[in-house]
Amino acid sequence: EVLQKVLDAVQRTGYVPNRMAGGLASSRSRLIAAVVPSTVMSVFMETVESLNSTLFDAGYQLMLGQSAYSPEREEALLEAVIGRRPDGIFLTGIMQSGKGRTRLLASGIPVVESWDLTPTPIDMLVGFSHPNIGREVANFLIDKGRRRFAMVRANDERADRRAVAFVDVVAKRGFGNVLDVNVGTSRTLAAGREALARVLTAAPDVDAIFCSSDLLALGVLTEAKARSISVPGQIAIMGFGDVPFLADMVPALSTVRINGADIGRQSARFLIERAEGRMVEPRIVDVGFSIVERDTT
Amino acid sequence: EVLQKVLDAVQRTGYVPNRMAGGLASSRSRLIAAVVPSTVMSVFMETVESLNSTLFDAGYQLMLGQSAYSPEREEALLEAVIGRRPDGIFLTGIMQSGKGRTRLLASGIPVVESWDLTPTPIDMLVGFSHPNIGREVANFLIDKGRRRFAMVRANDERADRRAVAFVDVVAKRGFGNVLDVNVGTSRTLAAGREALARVLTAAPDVDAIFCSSDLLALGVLTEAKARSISVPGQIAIMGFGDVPFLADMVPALSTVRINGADIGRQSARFLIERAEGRMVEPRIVDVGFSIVERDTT
DNA sequence: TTCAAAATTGGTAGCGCTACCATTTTAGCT
DNA sequence: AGCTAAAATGGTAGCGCTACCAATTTTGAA
Repeated sequence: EVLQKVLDAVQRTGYVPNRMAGGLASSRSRLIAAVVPSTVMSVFMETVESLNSTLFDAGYQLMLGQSAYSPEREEALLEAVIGRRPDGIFLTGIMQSGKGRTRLLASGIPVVESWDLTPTPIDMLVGFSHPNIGREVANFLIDKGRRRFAMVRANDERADRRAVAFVDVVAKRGFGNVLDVNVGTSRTLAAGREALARVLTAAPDVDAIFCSSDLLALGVLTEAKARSISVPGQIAIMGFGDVPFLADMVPALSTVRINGADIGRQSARFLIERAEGRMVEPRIVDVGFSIVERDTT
Repeated sequence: EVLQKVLDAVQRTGYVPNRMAGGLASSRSRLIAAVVPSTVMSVFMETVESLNSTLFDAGYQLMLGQSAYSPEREEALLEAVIGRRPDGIFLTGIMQSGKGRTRLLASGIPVVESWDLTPTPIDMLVGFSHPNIGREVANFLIDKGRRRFAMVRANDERADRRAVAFVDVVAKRGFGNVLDVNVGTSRTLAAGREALARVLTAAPDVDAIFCSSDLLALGVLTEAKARSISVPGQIAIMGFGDVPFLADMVPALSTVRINGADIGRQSARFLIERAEGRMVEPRIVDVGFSIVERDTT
């Protein structure tokens, strides 16, 4: 009766409830913030995509912040994000800065850290072990008969930990030291190409290269092709992340596969549970990883 | 004096102003919504990234919505977005649906449509002409001596318009009809590989392929390599979008370059201007495009 | 039919700010 | 010193909802 009249009026005037006011009144913003270092060609986007769509289906909106691998920017971002009173915060990686941790803790907002593992997360965690990856890749390459190793990596604390574990296994199994090529902050294919040049100059006998990202690995592979170096004949190449189109290239890059979509989905569920007042147990989930052997190893 | 005491208290308690309340009171949310079809390996992310960082520097936060190329989802997204009362909405592409246009218009929220051109945008527009691209690419390939053309494209209204213009020029200049291979909704490298197989089956004499995205083009190129078809000897391949790493591959893909970062920056400026109550004139900006000739044409 | 329990309806405080008005203080001139 | 304009300070309504309480109506079982 009267309901219909109201519905009509809503239709006619195009009324859409103001969720900002609703959020203020109920102290539930139905907003979730996600912080990623970068969005372009980033391995995290699969996670963000599944996070976002799971969240959206449950009536939440995603706020996206880019830290651009800069601590100052991350600090500012955190401040801005907390000011919005989101019902949850999704972080790629673990919050290293003590200040950030304190801030987050003080805010009382549910937090999911991801893409890493620690026994002491701020709150919840969905990730995997980087040292384990370093170890498994080292063992994998050694078992394949490789003897002289190099790492090509960008400035990244997580890549560092993979590297340490990698180096450790190589040393323990008696295959000397590992050539370490740091490309700084440029995570591009071009940087990978240049890196191979540096590897070859420093140690022409290298027969296996573990890269900190698929894009770098693709660069190394490209440069190898340009120099007519046979892959995997002379050099084996291993990437990290398994970006979607890799499997269908020729040659297909061997890599470490992370189920990014799964991380996003599980994180979304965690955040939603907590936003609706339920507890989550266990709060640490290891989604694991897998070594994907294709044509370059 | 007393100011210092307040500042101390703020520091001590970790007080962060509630921008939701602020937004409600001032009816300025300092929130901007962006709608993209997809975030993974998407050509739009460069735009989103520069949009986001320009916005952030001006004190705005970005809300990201994925329409997943689905009209229903886009509808729902629009409703959710308007409910948040953002100070501006950024759309990739032009809002085709009349319902969506009406909604947006009724909401009174500043809107930037992008990545396309129309004389009748909802509000503001930062883009370029797809028909012009189709025409220029056709002329470019014909001038290069190509005679038998194919298009490989995903379901996408904008790609359709590039295609129509492309076909038109080819016909006008007397080089017969253009083979059209539609890969549906799969915008993957694998789809590109399969598409080349279909092209070759339908018309083995094709000597130039214009793809609707770089990833598809990369697939076509990959398949050509796998079949030992010389590129650009036998077939010229042209992509669209110029994703960042293309230039450094071997062979480097020829493509149509869109300055996505520029679109993001300009859109951000438009939105900020309007959010702060100023008018923008002109409201339509054509950022153009450029044909980037590399190794595959 | 009677009554308690459940469901519906009505009405309002208040979420945490900003905008704005009224008042007081200060500064700048003559 | 006297006066005006500018700046600083204080105080409060109200942004558009939700939560919650009180009052009323409906429901279902005895």
